[in-house]
Amino acid sequence: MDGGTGPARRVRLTGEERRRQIIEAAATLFSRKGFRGTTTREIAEAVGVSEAMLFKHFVTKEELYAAIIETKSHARRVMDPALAAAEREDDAEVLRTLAREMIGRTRTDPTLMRLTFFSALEGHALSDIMFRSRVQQLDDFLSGYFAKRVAAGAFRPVDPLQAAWNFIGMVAYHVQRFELFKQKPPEHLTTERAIEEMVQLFLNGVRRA
Amino acid sequence: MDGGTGPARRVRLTGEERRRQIIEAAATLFSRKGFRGTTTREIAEAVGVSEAMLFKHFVTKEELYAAIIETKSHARRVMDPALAAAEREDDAEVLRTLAREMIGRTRTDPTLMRLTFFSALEGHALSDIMFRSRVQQLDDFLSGYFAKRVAAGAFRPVDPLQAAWNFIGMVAYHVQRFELFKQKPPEHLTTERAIEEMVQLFLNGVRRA
DNA sequence: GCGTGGTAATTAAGTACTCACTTAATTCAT
DNA sequence: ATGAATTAAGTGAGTACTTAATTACCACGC
Repeated sequence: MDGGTGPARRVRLTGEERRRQIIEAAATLFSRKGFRGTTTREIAEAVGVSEAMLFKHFVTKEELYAAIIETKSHARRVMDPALAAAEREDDAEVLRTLAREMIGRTRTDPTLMRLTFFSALEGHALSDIMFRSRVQQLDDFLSGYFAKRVAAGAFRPVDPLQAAWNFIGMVAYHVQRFELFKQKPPEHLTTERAIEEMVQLFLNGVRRA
Repeated sequence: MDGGTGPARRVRLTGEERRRQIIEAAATLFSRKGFRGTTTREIAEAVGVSEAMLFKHFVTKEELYAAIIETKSHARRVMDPALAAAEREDDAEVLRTLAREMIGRTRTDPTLMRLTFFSALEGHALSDIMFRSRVQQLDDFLSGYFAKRVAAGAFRPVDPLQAAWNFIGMVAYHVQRFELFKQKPPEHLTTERAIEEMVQLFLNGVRRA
């Protein structure tokens, strides 16, 4: 009988459920307007409870923020889908998969990227917990893979870490232009085309002649 | 009998001078703590005047912000030092010079970069005035140069705009890691070394075999 | 040189409002 | 009926912005 799609009738949830709800709503708001730019009132309204509920679960707004970082830093690792290709040493596929994953994730949910930038800019100590747990894993994976390929003689003797940053930089900049600065690329530059250009540029740049 | 070296005796400045002072102080503060994170009180204190002075020159805090963007978007163009090398068609030197200029500027004064990110994140309409006036000039210059090199047969037939973004992306990511996320690179990766790796990777990737 | 009047720069002390956070009481599931 | 979830109604400390009065500067006539 319940309409189903309407906003949930105000019900009483368990502490755990409500807590998760608050974290989710706050993450979205912080990512849109920043920590300082979001009021506890707005968060409460988004959840559909009173402000007092927030402070039952988190003693300060700051602690709510920390809980968000905690939660988000446990998300699935961005390089996992590329592991199979890495096993086969299929360079192009490794890079392509990685780029697709980075771009796709940010496009379907820009929350994490925006939160990361906001906290870095606002100088939150927590920003580098996030940075370390997510970005450094990717650095390690890619630079490790490149080191192997250099050792195997497949790549020129580039610095593996710098090479990793170079590739990640291309992809990251693409994402930023699109999601942060809202710059639409010209029509002929589809996402797939852009990815292919990055991968080819990188591999030509790095492979032995 | 004036001490000479002390802070200027003049208590009272002309409107024009004071206005510039306020803009400068506000730019620094906004770039450090964001628009919403900076109070008019702090700005006034930084300048050493009362809050009422700010509102004499700018009717709202928002208008002060607009004045900053106005000012900053007139700064020297980032690609000017590379024009000479572009004239000689010295590809490596064009890219090297560009990268040095981007990194050097941001390192000596991160204000502009931070302001740009903050305003993009906070969704200020003004963010894209800044973006357009500064970043798009660079896009045009680099992609124009690459188009010429492709036409001359020196480069493979890559998409010139995507190629420009790829190079800018590498450099931008370097700057961001360093200035925004405070990640120190390992010792062997000096800035010059990093730049050289980017340039070589890019040119190998893009030149005809 | 020397007062002096006009004007622009400057401020002290507000105002109305919003913020993070609190308290004490109420509702509901079991 | 107990205890956890929940809220209405605060509180004091900021916040952007205002107002009315005060001060320093300087061109001008003497």
